[in-house]
Amino acid sequence: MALGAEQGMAGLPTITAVAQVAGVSVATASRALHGGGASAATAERVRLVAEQLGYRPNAVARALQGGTIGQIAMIVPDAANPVYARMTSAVQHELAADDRHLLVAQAQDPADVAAAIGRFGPSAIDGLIVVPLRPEQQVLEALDAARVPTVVIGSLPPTAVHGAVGADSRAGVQLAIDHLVAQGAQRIAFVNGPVDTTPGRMRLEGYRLALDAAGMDFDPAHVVAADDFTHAAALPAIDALLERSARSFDAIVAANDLIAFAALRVLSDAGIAVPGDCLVVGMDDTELAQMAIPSLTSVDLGAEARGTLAAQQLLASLRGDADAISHATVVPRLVVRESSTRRDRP
Amino acid sequence: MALGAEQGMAGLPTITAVAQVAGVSVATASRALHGGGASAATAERVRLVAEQLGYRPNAVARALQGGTIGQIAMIVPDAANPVYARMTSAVQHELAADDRHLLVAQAQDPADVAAAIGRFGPSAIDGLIVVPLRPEQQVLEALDAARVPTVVIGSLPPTAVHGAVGADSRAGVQLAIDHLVAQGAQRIAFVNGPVDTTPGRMRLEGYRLALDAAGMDFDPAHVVAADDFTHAAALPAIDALLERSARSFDAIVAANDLIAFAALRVLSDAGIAVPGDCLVVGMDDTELAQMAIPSLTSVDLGAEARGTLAAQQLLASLRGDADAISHATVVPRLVVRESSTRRDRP
DNA sequence: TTGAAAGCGCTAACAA
DNA sequence: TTGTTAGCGCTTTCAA
Repeated sequence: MALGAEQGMAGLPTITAVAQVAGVSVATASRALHGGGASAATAERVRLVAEQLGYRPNAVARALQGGTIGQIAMIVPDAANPVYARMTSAVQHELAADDRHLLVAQAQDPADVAAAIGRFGPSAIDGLIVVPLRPEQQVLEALDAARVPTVVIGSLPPTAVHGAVGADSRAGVQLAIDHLVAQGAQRIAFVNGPVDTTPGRMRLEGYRLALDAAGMDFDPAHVVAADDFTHAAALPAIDALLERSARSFDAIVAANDLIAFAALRVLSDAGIAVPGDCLVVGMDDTELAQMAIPSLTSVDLGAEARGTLAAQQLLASLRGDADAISHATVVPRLVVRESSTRRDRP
Repeated sequence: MALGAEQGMAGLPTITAVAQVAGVSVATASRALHGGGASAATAERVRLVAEQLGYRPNAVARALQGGTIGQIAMIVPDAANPVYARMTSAVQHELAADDRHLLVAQAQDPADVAAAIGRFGPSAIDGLIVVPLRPEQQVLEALDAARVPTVVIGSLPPTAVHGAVGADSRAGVQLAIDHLVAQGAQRIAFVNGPVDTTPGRMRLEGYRLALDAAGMDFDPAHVVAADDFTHAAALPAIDALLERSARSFDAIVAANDLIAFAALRVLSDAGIAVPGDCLVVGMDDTELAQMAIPSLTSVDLGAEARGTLAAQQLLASLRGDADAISHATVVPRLVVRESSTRRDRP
């Protein structure tokens, strides 16, 4: 059994091996396996041999031949961050349904993001989803150079040819503030993340607009920005806020849930009760929000929806739907929980 | 300029285009780009042309030729879960340092895990990291069939030829209980996840052993298992525990942090103070643990370390280090915080 | 319906 | 140092 030996020797069985064993040409084998025009009899025989041999088509060879590899790459600032983890998970689900694989990379700084994009040579991926914290020129150029359909989760200059799925965080802050006002808040402080990021800029804008709309004055002493959108970075910022403002606020809007938790901690340590003495609203509505005590009111910016939409847009564009690429926005939704609800005190 | 037109037409510039423009053979071009033996002059010229043309080597073609594609796949139960997100992040970092890409897939049920493994045809990946909740026969078979170096995060039958990096969750529970005993706990309840999972089984075992070691009786009324390792699934389980045990415990060990948060919630709703009336210890030491109020004492089972180790083991084995594949165990570490520390009441 | 052959882009023998 | 050639595994013309 020379043939058997040949395939058993090294590596995986190739279509050539299958063809040989089945006694047909590789072309016929390919057609039989692929569904093309082959007599029912041969098709069946080839399929059987393939199964016996444990043949699996070589994805790389097929990709080289066909020009498409069935992989999408996604670049997030931090895969461990619950928000991005959820986005990633949503994207993966969507891709899996289309039988594609997801490559995940992490990069924060524009230079690193650009490098990460570049690291995927063209032909290694069919498409790209990028979540840039700071979509600077550098990043946009790398996106163009990538030469694959791309969707950005976040904002993009209106002139950009790539797809985009954004959260309307301005409206999100608005929701939070309207709610707090309705709850009777008089002076609403804002704990932001870095202002040189898109989310940071948008949320600050939303804060000013919403205050304006509510007829409240903007007081610089009531605004503080953490160096990062993290719990650790927010703690000192909130300490500073407390000191600087002489505690003259009765509500806090935090730029995300992690920062909101930092607020809960600092307030708790300072003996300020939530929601009794101060209301708190976060953003992103991570799973943590409902698990906290008090549970955290939070604005759902649709992390999951953004991931799903981005994936769908990309897939549609890959299928050749020219209109698929667009600039979409997900509508935020306020989820009210304990941290912003004044309890009755019977 | 026929050549220019040729490359500009369709698709990306190939090495053939570079070679033509530079006036050398493709072999020479390849060598010049690749570092092989080419005269400094030609090398420089070719490199220049490549740059001008924006040439990027086709990863797929290279993979087909070389047999290795520079990609590792990782299958986790749930990418959105903070523990797995951290593991994934750690793995990604390790791989990036070795200039490899990470494919992420999600699957919980053994059948789905097996299918997910199979979906990566061989040659599509160089290696595989799997985090199976239930490492049943089906999964092990799929692992064997994958025909690539594999490391399992979790436990594996000692006979398995794959690498494994496990957490010693038995010892982890031991740590928790020893600590609680030292804090004066008399009756320690245990809220587990599903017992038909590896973690569930191990943790229950650890609980019994630790009680034994501490000279405490095992009371079935003090043990309850949630249907899943989630907050939502744990809430009713803990309700049941409270009822069934008539609150006759003064400490709770939870099988993970999510379950611990559920405990905090249920206790809080029942008017039982933590740590005043009841101590609570979680497991996994997720970021949430330090953010909670009270902050949660938790056993760090080394999610990040397991990810890093698994990646390192896999990379070493890919580099041809035959001894790389082993069954390793990460030592758990107790992180004491407020939820288990009786405060002095001055 | 089938087979022979070309070619996807690249690297690596082997010659020159 | 360079060029020629073969071949990785597959799909797809083009003939038969």
